[in-house]
Amino acid sequence: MKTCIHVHKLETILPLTFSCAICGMRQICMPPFAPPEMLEKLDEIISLRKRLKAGTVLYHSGSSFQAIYAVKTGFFKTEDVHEDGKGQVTGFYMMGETFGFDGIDTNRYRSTSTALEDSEVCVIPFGQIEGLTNEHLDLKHHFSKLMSREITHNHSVIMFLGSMTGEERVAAFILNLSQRYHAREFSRSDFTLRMKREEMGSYLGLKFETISRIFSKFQEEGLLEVHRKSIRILDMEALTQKVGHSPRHL
Amino acid sequence: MKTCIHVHKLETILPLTFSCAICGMRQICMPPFAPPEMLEKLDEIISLRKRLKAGTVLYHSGSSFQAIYAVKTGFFKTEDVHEDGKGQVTGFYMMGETFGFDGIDTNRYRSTSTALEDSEVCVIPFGQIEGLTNEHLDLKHHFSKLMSREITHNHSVIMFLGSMTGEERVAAFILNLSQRYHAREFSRSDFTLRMKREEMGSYLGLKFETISRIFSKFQEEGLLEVHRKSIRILDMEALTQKVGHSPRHL
DNA sequence: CGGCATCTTGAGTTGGGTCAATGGTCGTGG
DNA sequence: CCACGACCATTGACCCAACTCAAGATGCCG
Repeated sequence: MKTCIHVHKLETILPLTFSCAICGMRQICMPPFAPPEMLEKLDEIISLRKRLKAGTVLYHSGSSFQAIYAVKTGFFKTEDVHEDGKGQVTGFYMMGETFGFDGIDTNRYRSTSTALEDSEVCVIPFGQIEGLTNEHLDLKHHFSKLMSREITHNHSVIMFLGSMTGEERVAAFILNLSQRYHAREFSRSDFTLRMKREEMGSYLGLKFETISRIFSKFQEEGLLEVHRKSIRILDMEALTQKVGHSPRHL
Repeated sequence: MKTCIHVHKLETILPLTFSCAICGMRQICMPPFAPPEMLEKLDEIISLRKRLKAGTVLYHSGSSFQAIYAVKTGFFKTEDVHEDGKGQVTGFYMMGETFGFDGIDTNRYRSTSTALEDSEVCVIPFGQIEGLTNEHLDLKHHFSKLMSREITHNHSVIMFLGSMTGEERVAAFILNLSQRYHAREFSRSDFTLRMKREEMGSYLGLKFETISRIFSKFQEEGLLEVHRKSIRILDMEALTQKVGHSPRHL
C-alpha cells in the first residue's frame, strides 16, 4: 500500500440513529475501480509527508490555503477562532480522514488545525489535485463527495448540538469514536481518548466539568470504565440506548 | 439579466464577530470574468424553473438526488429528519442562495426542503453541471467554493450552537437576516420573518417559547420592534453589542 | 520530590425547557 | 360582512440540566 490514501473498506455503515450524528465519514478512500494510472499520478502528487509533534499547529486560521491533508498516523483537531474570545473545536480527525476543505472558499483556512499527538499527514496540494480532476472525472466526483460528506456530517453535528442532552452527546461521541476505531481494525471497546476533556467539551458544546460528571455517571451505571484518557465500553447496548431515546424526546 | 444565477455583488462583507456565524454566503453569483459562452451554456442547462406554493416540499429526505437549486424568488428551509422524532432546521435560503449539496455524497438528499412562501427556484441539474465543469475550470472551482462556503458556514453554526446564549443567537440571527436583505437592496432595518417561531427555534437550538420571550425582552430594551412576523431594528448598535460580548464569555 | 496541568467532585445559581392558559390573526364559509 | 375555527404567538409558573466558582485529587515530567 504505497500511499495513505488507498484506505479501502472504510465506508463503514454506522448502526444507529445518531450514526450520522458525528460519524467519522471523512475518509479519502478511493473507489476500488480507480484506474491504476490515476492512482499513480495521485501518488506523485501526494508524495509529501509532514511530521508533527504533539501540540504543533499544522495550519493557522487565516493562513494561505495550499493543501488538504489526510491523516496518516496520529490525531488532529480543527478549531474555529472567535475574534473576541476562545475558539471552538469543530472536528477531530484520525487515520485515513481528510480535512482542510474550509480553505477553498476564500483561499485562507478558516480554522486552525493542531496535532493532538505525534502525527504524520499526507499533504494533498489542492491546485495539483484540481488539475488532476480535469482528466479524471471519477476523482473529481470523488472529491465532490468528500465535501458533500463534510457538509452532511456538519448538518448532523448541528442537529446534535441543537437537540441532544449532555448525556446523549457524550454517549454518541464515544460510540462514534468506537466506530471509527473499529473501522480501522482497532478494538471497538477499548481505546484512548486523544483529546482532553476541555476539547471534547468544546466540540460537544459542554463545559469540561460536565463531561467529567457524565463520565462518572456512566461509570456508576456500569456503561463505561473511564480512567483519565482510557475508555472501556462495558455495555455497548445500554450506551446505544442512551443516544436513541432522549428523555425530553426532541 | 437572463438567468437567476447572474446575481452579482452579493459577496457581502459581513461586519461583525458573528458575521460568519450564520452568514448568508451561499450565493451562486458568478465571477464577473466568466466567459460569455459559458454563461450561455449555463443558461441552457439552468433553463428549468419550478414554482412552489407556500408549504410545498421541493424534495424529500431520502429521495434521489438530481439537482441543486438556486432560489429565484421566495424563501426555503431545509431540515434534517431524525428517525425517532422530529427534524431540525439546518438552513434558510433566500433569493440568490443555493442549496441541495448534501445530496452529492450518497445520491440521495439527506434533508427535506420546503418553501416557506410562494417561491420559484432555478433547477440546476447536477449531472449536466458536472459535465460543464469539465470544460470550464473556473466553473468547477466556483462550485468547489460554493461547497466550501457551505462547510465554513456550517462550522460557524456549530460554533454558534456550541457557545452562544439564547439572546446572542437571536441577535445574531436577526442581524444576519438584516445583512442578507440589505445585500439584496431591501431595507436592513425593516423586514418580514418568513419562518415561524418554531422553525427559527429549531434552527437556533431553542424552543419557540424562548424565542418569543427573547423578542419581548429585546423589545422592552428598545432594540427591536416585533409584531408577529414583522421586524424593525431600532438600535442596530446595541443589537450588535449583544452578539459581541457574551455574558459567560465563551 | 516538587511543580504543573488535568481531572474530579461539591455547592449553589441560572438559562432555558415544560406545561398550561390566554390572546391575536387570518382564511373560510355561511 | 361577520363569525367561526385553526393556527400561531405571547406570557406565567415551575423545574431541571448544565454552568460557575471553588476545593482537592491524580498523574506526569523534570
